[in-house]
Amino acid sequence: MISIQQMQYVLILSEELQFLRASERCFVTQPTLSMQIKKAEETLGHPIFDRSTTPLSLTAFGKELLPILREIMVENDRIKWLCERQNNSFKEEIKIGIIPTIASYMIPDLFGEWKELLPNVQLIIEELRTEELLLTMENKQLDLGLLAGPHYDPRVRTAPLFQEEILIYAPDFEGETMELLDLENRQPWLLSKGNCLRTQMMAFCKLNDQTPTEWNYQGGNLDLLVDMVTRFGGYTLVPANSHLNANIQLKRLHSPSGFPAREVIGIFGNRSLKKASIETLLRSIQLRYGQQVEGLNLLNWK
Amino acid sequence: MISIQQMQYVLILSEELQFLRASERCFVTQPTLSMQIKKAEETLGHPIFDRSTTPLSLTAFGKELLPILREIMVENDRIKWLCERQNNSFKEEIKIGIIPTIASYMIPDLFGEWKELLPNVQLIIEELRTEELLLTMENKQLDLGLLAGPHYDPRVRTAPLFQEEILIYAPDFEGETMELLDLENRQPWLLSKGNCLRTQMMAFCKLNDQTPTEWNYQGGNLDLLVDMVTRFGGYTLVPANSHLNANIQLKRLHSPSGFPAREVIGIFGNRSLKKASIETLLRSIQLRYGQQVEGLNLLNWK
DNA sequence: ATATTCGCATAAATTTAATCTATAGTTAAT
DNA sequence: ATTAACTATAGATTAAATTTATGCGAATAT
Repeated sequence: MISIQQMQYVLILSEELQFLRASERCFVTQPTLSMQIKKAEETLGHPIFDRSTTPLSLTAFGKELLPILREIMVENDRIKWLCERQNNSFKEEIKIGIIPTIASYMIPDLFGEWKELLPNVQLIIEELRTEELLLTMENKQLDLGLLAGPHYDPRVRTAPLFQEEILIYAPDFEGETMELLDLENRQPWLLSKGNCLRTQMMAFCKLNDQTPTEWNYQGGNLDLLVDMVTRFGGYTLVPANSHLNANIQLKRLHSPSGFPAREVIGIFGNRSLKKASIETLLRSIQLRYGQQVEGLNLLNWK
Repeated sequence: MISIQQMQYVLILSEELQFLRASERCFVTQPTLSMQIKKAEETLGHPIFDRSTTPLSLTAFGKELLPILREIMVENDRIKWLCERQNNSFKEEIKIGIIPTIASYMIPDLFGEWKELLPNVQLIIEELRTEELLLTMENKQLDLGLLAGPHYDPRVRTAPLFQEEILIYAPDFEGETMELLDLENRQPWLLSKGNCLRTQMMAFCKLNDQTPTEWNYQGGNLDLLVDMVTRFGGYTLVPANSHLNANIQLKRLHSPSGFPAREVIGIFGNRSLKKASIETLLRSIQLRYGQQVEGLNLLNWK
């Protein structure tokens, strides 16, 4: 089998496409590189480079081989990274971005468990609204983003985590389950702009930005909104997992296509060195909230 | 940096937990194994095994290291696999399971492109309804499953692909957009049991298995249902991407929480040797259907 | 207590592999 | 033809992996 060193040589030569330049980057002489490339090709049984062209080019086989070699190098880097962390007793840092309406219950619920699962990891958690979160993610400032789906971006890996019913807080209403009609003559209380819950709330209530609401207060957190509803009536939407005062009575909203729900997803770089820790976190979230509820109705929740 | 050979030694020793037995499996003598393990540990700067216990055990560092080594071995196997394929001019086989309501349009749309993207791959495509698909997937009989989400299973990797609006075929109805009320006094035509579209259709129509429908025919494919609707009236639900006769007029269904839609996902084993080809297929699907449509309402679509 | 056995480590010799210096072969441009 | 730019090959050198033989320590048996 071919050695890691040879793999590195192949990778560097595939970038430089010239033996001399590549050999310098490998810190060996040109004949060494030639020999090792040749040996690698002999071991594998197929040429990796086509030397008949100028400059050098990859064979079809070489093109298929490269992504695998890169993957091995990423894993190899993870080993180095692991050693350094151990050495300097450096804590691995994982930066997590979470939208507020998830963070408000998930952090209290799971932070303790996360610290137990990953005692050597420094968790840096930041509340970000969806748009900011995606932006921060793109700038590689985050290792993991937790938000409401759907989200289609082939550049990041998306892990569906669980679905969460959206309940209504409307103390005025008498019954157990509300219909959509029951909301029409009530006053909605909205989260401030940028919260994805707000967007969906507005779709629900058939509002738009122009529609002036009687009370034009837009709360930054759910507790506040719930408080306002308690005092002044109306209603607000609350994710099922939220921690609220125990004597707050939430009601299900029955729509013809099921109970409204959102899907919570995790996004992270496919090549992240911190993959292992990230997957531990995601699994812990799935286990905590992942009980499938029947009859939910996933909304487009941006 | 530590060699692949050393990694293999570490892995085998971690399984056997005894130098002599492990060295036999490595086809080297015991001192060789001892030396190489020691050298690996020196290179990395930390012990991998705790020799003070009987039998041998892994250190905390070793426990973190192992998954990385396994990943490298998987990639290493992929190299061998690639070489053999090249040798025997063996075509790589990818077994794909697709639910019928997706297959009916996706295969005609994309099969040609897939063959172009992966000329050396033998695609084996099978129509399976969701339940059968998941079962076949679990038995490792499939490399890739394409179905409607949501699906939460930490054992497989889930890739969200696109969301697809569900339209109504109801030629009796006059307007452009239908409301839920408009469906109430019309006759629904259902797919046969096991199709996930059927389940959601029934939720929509507020039917249950007991509710006898006037016409108790349950079609196995959408074309047939559409045909029946044309002849006998009533309505049926149709995924937006379906290929139907051009003069079939489909209508949107407006519900308070948005237009009904389903999310199409791909599931596959995280460690599949065919990962590269599978990712090519998934990307091609995302590109073809992945235009985000606003205001969709993702349904729980099992 | 003292052999005996089991399991791992160490030492020295041997084999194998990687690298270097020096040089020769190829191709394309002048 | 000559040169310049690259790549391949040869032979010597150095480094690394492996083997055989042996030593050390702890548990077990006599």
